[in-house]
Amino acid sequence: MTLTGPGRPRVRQSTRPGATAREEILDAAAELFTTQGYATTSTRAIAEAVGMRQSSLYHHFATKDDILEVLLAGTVTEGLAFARAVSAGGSAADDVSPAARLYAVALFDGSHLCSGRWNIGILYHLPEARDPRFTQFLADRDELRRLYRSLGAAAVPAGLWSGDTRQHGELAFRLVESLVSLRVDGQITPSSAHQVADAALALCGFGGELPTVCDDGLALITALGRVLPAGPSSPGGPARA
Amino acid sequence: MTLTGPGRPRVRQSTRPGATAREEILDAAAELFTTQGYATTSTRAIAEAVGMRQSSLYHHFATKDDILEVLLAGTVTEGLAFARAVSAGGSAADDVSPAARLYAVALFDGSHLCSGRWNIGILYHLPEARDPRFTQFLADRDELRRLYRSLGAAAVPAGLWSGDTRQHGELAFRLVESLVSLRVDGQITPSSAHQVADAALALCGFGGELPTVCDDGLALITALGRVLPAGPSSPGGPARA
DNA sequence: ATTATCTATAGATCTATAGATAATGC
DNA sequence: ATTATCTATAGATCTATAGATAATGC
Repeated sequence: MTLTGPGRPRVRQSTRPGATAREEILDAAAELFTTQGYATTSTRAIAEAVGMRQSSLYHHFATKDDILEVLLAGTVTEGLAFARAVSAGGSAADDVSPAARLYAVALFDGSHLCSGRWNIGILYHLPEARDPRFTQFLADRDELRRLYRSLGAAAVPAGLWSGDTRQHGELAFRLVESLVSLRVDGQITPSSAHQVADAALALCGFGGELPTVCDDGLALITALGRVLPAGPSSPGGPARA
Repeated sequence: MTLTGPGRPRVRQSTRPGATAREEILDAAAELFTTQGYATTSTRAIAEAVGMRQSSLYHHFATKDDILEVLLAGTVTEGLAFARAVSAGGSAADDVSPAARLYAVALFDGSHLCSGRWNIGILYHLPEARDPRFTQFLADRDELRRLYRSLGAAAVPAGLWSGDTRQHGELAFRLVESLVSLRVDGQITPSSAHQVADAALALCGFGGELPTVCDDGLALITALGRVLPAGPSSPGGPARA
């Protein structure tokens, strides 16, 4: 372990990967935040995981929030950069079909969520990540979602089945993100990311006997004595009119 | 507010819905757990939200975990019961196609996730929900996932595109659950559940020019100077060989 | 007697700061 | 002088329990 700067600290032994103490802390925090959650993970637990004392963390990060901020930033940036490159004009992306562009982004993004030492995509789901403090992360993820939407809209063949064409990209975005839940549940296989990318294409192309099937499904719900609940309420607000 | 039992407590005023104090507590906890998270929500905050003192909660629930347990149980049971009914033989479900059965379950389950006063589906994502304490909830959700899988396998037309047919049901399951994230992000619309159910069918039926598109997508990734990361690591374990 | 509330508090945390100490470079 | 660690601790929580009090039914 080599440290930069004029001084060298007291020796500290650690089995964590990472060239610097800062990186070891980030690795330990990634493990603990993804497996135990943010609020449940104490700074003491992080420090113990890298073999230092709780207070020593504060030499590398001013607050616990700062650690989460760095981890959150690390999750979207890579996928976003790729989606931007694919979406920008004048590159190799122009040589392939719109569907191929969507496929590439989904496969790339999904593969990153499946690989990686820890399942950091799960940090999106932590309630703490919605704090306005993490505006940068939230804005990046939102831009990625919008890129999926426009990629999806372009990929849908003209005249195919009903609905807003931008929704196909939205569904692809969420399918890819669902790999995070799959991994949490221990169900990831080597083909999971490919399955999701395939599925993103399937979403854009179904033609057949859809209306009939939908009618039958609605009839079945009724036949089993159920009633669909009323429309959606606001996201977290008081509805159920 | 009417209370059961021989005695009646000191009066307590509350604007929470719920016939009993217990139901008011559950409603307040649902709001706070889904918006702030479990660990971040103190028992004091819950008590204040229903207009009682922190310690009075413990008359209705032995521990904070017990509150979460009840809320978690309430989320899956309804969808699971419907999926079981659809999957059991000898009912009206036999009169419609397998695809219609899948559609019905997805639409029903999804509509429930979109409606409801609070976005309780988000409780699945709380790290605390994975505690072995909540075995019942975890087992129920797993059964629901398996029902989706067999419904999906039956719905796929014979001879359609590659892969394990059980994966189509798995993807449908996750698409439906993705409504939770959509709602967190404030993007739910009245048609969201229908879109997801439509998409579950589209997943099972795409035939066209898929292989070519996949090849083109892979080529694009390379053309843009990216490399797909190696296969998936274990869910949370140390990989990246 | 039973039920639901209250006040008060024990005991265990947890984050962040203050200030000492060791190891290096200049 | 600089850097990275340490010990010690302030101050603020937070969960759960003990025991008093009010309102009812028997």
